[in-house]
Amino acid sequence: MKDTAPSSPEKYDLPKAYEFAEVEQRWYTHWLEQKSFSARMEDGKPSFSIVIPPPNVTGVLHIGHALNNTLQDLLIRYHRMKGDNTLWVPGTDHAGIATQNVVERQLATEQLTRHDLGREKFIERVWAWREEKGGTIINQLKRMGASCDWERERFTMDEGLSTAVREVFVRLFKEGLIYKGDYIVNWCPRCHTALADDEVEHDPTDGKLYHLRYPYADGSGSVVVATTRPETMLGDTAVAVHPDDERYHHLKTIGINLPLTGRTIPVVFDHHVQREFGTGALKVTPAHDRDDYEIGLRHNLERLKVMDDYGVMNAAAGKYAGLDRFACRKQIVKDLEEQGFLDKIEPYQHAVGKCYRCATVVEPTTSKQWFVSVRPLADKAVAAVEQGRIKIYPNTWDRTFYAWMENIRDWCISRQIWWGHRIPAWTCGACGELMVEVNAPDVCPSCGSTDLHQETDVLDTWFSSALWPFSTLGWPEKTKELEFFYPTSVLITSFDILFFWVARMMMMGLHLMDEVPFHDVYLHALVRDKFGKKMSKSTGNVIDPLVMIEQYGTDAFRFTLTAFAAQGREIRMDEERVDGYRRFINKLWNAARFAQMHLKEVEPGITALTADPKALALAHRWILSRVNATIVAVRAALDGYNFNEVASANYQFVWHEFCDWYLEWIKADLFSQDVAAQQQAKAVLLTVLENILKLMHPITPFVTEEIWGQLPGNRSSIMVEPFPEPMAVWDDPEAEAVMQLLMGVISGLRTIRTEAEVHPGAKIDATLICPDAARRELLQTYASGIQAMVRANLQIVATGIVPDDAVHALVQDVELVVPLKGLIDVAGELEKLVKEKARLEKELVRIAGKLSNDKFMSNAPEAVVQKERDKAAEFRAHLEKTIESTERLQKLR
RNA sequence: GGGCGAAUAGCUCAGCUGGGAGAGCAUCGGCCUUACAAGCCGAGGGUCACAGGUUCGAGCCCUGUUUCGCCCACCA
Repeated sequence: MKDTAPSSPEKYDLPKAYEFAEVEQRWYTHWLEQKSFSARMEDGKPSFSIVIPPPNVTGVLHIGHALNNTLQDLLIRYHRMKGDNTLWVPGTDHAGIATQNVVERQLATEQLTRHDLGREKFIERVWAWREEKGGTIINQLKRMGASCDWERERFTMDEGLSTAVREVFVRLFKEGLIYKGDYIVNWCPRCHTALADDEVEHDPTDGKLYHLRYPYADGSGSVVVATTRPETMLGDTAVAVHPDDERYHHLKTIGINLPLTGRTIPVVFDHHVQREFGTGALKVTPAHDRDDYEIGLRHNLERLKVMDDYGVMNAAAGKYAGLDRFACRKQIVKDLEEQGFLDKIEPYQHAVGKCYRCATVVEPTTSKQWFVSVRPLADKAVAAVEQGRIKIYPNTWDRTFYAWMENIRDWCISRQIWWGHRIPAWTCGACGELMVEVNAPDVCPSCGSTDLHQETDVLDTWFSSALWPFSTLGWPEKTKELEFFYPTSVLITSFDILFFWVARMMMMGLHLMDEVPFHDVYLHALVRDKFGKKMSKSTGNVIDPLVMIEQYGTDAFRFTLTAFAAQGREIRMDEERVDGYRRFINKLWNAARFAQMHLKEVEPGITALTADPKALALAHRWILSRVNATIVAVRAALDGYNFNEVASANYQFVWHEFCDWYLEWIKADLFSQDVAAQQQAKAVLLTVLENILKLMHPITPFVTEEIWGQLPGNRSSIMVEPFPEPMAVWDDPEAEAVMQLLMGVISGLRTIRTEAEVHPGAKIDATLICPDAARRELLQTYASGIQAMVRANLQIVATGIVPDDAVHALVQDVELVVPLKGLIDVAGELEKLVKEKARLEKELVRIAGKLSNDKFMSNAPEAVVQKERDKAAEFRAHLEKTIESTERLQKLR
């Protein structure tokens, strides 16, 4: 690579390239020291609050967190600048099973299990782990620039939050909304705990369908039943058939001899059975299958558990006791085959439930568990969404939400693990009395015994996270924070936890606070790799946010995430885009560097732009009008959660209007001897740059803060600057129209130059033919501006004849004529003219059709009709010139 | 089996209440021109998946089809 010419060092205080690593570190430390993120509570101001979706304390920042927190920070910084009472509550989730697994793995390296330690010591060990490693993700969020109020960081196992959990449990229990019962649950034999329905993932799995032959008890025949899990036959307590299935009516009084067990089981008649499936007969294992459990309830069947909590066959399995369930399956199949009870085995694909934490095949089994009756709570949540008290963005999720809430089942909230909120229920050892209290009771209120035993189960982690929006604000105390910040403004999260978490927060908030937990829910997409694949460690396509930050800078990474965050689509992360936005950040940096060179010895008072904007020079009027349009667009996009538009509005304005046109245009003034013009340019330049920095600050906090500090004047942090308000006085359609003409002329002349391969250093002679006197005068006025942007000697005339050897173009009503003897690619030009002519003719036919259509004329709004007329006129003029040019060029052939 | 979403330039995607098809990247050509070669200037590139319909007018609304993706669901 060629060395670039060194720039004159005395002119620049800023390095040529933006050095993000040092800047980010320095400013984040500064913000923390200044407590810039602390919430304020001032009466009379609007409140804006967000509670962070608490990452698992075991978590390591992944790209989903990065997206999630960038969007939250964007809104938080925006509202903070707007002057709202702004609070962003950070924190982590104790993540029961996940954390317990992590610590158990650690113990395993010491050849220990949690049982070796005992419950108390184990929990101490988890806390110790949390002290040591639990801050990882929090520190990573800080690298992202997150402006959370860190002094309010919470943990779901905090004392305060634990109190809230117990309080809620007791209230719901006393209202009859929490109950304990022996029901079928999803059991993870590895995690050794019950799981909620939505903690089970169903993978399509290639398995086998075993057809088992069960003989009738009277020896008169047999029935074939099909199962994917033959080992459960040991727990069969019936065979079920459809009540209308005449094939089996005679079995009503006979019964079935269950192979391998010597037991005789009844035949029951149940509508659940599909007559068409297999033989229409279904083996019923009420203790190990959810459907069979229901059938068992209806027919009062015995529930025979044949496995223990580890998935090992128990005493009820007879000679199979002690075998693992999968080993048992093999043995059973072998034995059935030997004894002639195996009819056939077919390959079969079916959904197998697996633990979402450890992917172990879940065993449905009956067990004593605690449940929440969710129906009444769910109804409130549905009503809140239906009534618009909670708005979901994008609203395509409404229907899915309703469907899920319709079918919701009671929520199993007890878990047989150690790490978590222990259920606040005690049983009296003497009389069996059940006590559910916030604080541990001393004596049994029924018999006075002190032999009380607390429930060993802990609560589902989602139980405590369901309370997060109010528990973090101090509930059940009546705090100032609750008063100011509840309901929170918006919840930003990924759609995959809409039901795990969002719905449950709605239920709990509405029930306990009698108020929605948040007004809006913004569900962002899942981040995938650039091929649309889910990122996973095993695939090796994971993009690590910290690597992005180190390579491209936090601002560039944040800008990328923002630009990708369009509503309602998966996000395909492409590293090249990050690099692209790094260039954009650098572009901004250099624009600021250029500005700073002119502003460093700026006169006092120059920062205040008090003059009538319409009295300014054209380019200034134009850029201020564009600034205003950008302010309006950015604010609308932020208010509507159209994050990608926040990014693109800034990108387009900064690069393609401010840098490409404005900075180039005002260079003449900045280097001019005309002090008034120079001062005006400096003042407007500063104003525009300030607005850009403020508009971009929510997305790119570091670079904007760094540049802000370099601008003239005594400046505190940009974080506390007011966010730009729309400036109606800057709106200037007239200036925009004139600039559009001038930019068109400049681009047109540049195109002519390039296509004729005129050397960049050479000047061309150009004649601008403009019949309209007023517009001619405009062109005359800004001729020097045009000439500064394109090397050309301009002549502006009312009429003229285009010489044969000239290149010709039309910009609005201005003809550009450039004589270029011998430089014209005649064939190429003609080809383009043919294409252009065809296009114009096609358009004209289309418009003529419309304008001669009575229905169009009577139905279309006047503005649309007028627009069509204007277009027709413009196209006709273009077509005329195109034909002229064609004829002229043909002479040159 | 239900539900949802997607299909627009070579790639990744915008396109909001229907009114002359856009961006970034990539490609091609030219340039170190006093912020930036991490840059500047210019160019090419589209049957908006397909088939119907509504409308004066459809990328956008309706119906159907195809192909992909996701979620939910008890068919053993």
